[in-house]
Amino acid sequence: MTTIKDVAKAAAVSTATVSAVINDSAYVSPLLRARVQAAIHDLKYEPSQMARNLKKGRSELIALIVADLANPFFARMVWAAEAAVAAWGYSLVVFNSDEKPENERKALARIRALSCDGALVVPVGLPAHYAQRDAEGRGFPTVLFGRVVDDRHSDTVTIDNIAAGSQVTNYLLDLGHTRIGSITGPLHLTTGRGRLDGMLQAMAQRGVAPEPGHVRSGEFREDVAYSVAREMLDRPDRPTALYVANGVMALGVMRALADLSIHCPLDISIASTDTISGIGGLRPRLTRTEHPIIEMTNEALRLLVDRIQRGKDKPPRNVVFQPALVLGESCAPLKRS
Amino acid sequence: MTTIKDVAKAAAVSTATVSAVINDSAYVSPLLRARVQAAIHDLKYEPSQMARNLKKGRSELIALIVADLANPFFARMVWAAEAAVAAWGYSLVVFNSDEKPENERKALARIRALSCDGALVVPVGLPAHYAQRDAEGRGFPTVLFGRVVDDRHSDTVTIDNIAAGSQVTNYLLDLGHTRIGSITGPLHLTTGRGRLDGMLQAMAQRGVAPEPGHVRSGEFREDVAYSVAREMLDRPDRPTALYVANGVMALGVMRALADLSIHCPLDISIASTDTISGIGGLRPRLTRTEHPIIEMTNEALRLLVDRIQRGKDKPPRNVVFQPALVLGESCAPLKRS
DNA sequence: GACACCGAGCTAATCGTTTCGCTGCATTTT
DNA sequence: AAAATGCAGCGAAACGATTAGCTCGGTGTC
Repeated sequence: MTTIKDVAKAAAVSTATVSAVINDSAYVSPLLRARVQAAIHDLKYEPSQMARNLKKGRSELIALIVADLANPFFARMVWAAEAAVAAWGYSLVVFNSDEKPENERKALARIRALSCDGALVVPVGLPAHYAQRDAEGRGFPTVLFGRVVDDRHSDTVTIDNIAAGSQVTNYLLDLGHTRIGSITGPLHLTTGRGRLDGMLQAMAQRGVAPEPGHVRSGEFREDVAYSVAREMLDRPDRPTALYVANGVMALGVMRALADLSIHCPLDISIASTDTISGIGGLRPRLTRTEHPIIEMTNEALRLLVDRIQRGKDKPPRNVVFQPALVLGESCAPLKRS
Repeated sequence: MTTIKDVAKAAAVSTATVSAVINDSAYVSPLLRARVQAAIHDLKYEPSQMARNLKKGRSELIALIVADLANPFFARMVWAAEAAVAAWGYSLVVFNSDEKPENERKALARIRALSCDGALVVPVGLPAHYAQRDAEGRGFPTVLFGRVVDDRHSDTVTIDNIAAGSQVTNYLLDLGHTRIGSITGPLHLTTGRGRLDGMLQAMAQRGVAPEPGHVRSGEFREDVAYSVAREMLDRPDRPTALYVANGVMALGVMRALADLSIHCPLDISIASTDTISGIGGLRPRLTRTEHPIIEMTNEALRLLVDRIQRGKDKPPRNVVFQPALVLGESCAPLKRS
């Protein structure tokens, strides 16, 4: 490994001069500059980011903790985050909490140990958990993404889940459905609770309410949604329309429908939120609200980088994005029968 | 920031002793040990990984460069890699070359600057590019994944692409098809070239050859496959069966079929390789060869960690995995007409 | 000609660890 | 009793960069 000292020796200058050349941080005469550059080139010298970081107290690393790396929604987020982070001159360290608070805790510890400059976190824990972490981690630049657990202390970027739920539900109501069911996400997350609340609000506004057995909560997982759907739909009093809380779950529901020989949209209308991209081949295309995940990720990193570079005294900012209803062919007007 | 010196002062011992306690690297009497631990706890001291790394010359970072982070196949690879890397005690830094050699080069430079301990790379460049890089990067622990470009100097983990091509093609031939076409990947990659070769070999063994217009090469992208498929299939002499080089492309083909109102499998049989997971809802399910991507990723990281820890003098190892043919409903016997 | 001033480049301290080699006490060996 | 041994713990030198503060020769002013 060639160090700055080797270069200094080879160019017959001091390390300070070499450093000045590398970083363009002070005027160096053309003569010396040339000598230094030649030496750098000859010795194939590359400055050690590690030493530099130790001195400067930065690591140029940004951490991303996602709740479920197997979920295409978050995979896409990683994609967007990598691009954004690289554009800001950082590198991306990825962690998967796999929806387990314990893993998230470990990841956060690791992130501090690596002295990452900041973290973008899709939180997994209960609110109480965060209040505590927040007290400890005070001052560590963090942006919470997607699921608000605490909007008083941290920057957050979220989607308006209530709007997502009502948009979809209003559409189903407009098609004449009243027996609308839902397979929800975990209700302690705003992504679960909010979407359900939005649905209930929309229904209440039209004076209808879902039947008890038609609202089942689950997890954001394909297999869980599959089982719940099989159970809920394999009976005569099944709903005529179903709002599924996210894209992965919708896939599980579609699979259940195929197994039960229930035709969508003829026999049942299906709509969801945050449908995963890249499944353009799926027919019928889902009617869903889409989340501008790329813009959301970019905005989150903008906030994060701003906090890293401009300091932590600014008050926390909470950015809320609006979902957009996108029509597929998975919904049909209610058949009179 | 509390440092090891603060702890040493608080516990009235030397920094060496604190270090010994932290790392369990030397015997420390129970008395001092207790004092040190108390001080660590009181001061909420966390050792700086950065300083530690500088001293030890390691970073506990493993880099992953994938060719296309938007491709679910590689997204899944990130998922597997994160888990494996964490299990080995490292953290994962993710880069996306987006199929561009230039980006790959930048990522490699960044990786060296960060002094990552090793890199798992899905190579993008031409062989010549690698021969050169290899000469420079001599000694930097690297495992090449998926697309062999150079098996003499580096560890590699790959799939038997020729086998994948023949397996699928033999299946189609067994169904009676002889007018088999293919939309291939880039032919300078073994994942593109090999699969096509496998197909051609299988056909040659039965004495058939594809018609010229029925083999079109492209890129591993959904939209490219879509356009090629639209063009190739929208004519009377279209093939009766089509082998699509990867999963993302197969989605594009299915989309083209839907637009052209060509029914699969009644009008055309479609088969592919390395189909992406997570699209269980897609109907018909694709007949395809599946790659054991998780095992492959684990093996690649095993090789990488071994090389990081055990040294670089070992000869390079090349591990080849076998694809498995998985039947869906996207292929049907040739209709006599 | 003496003075202050300027600025290119150097010296050395510093970031927070790990670790080599040493000290000095207590125990064992002769 | 003197010498040899063992070993807990310490001091200080690294690791490879950045940077504050200093030196010292050249210019401008009176």
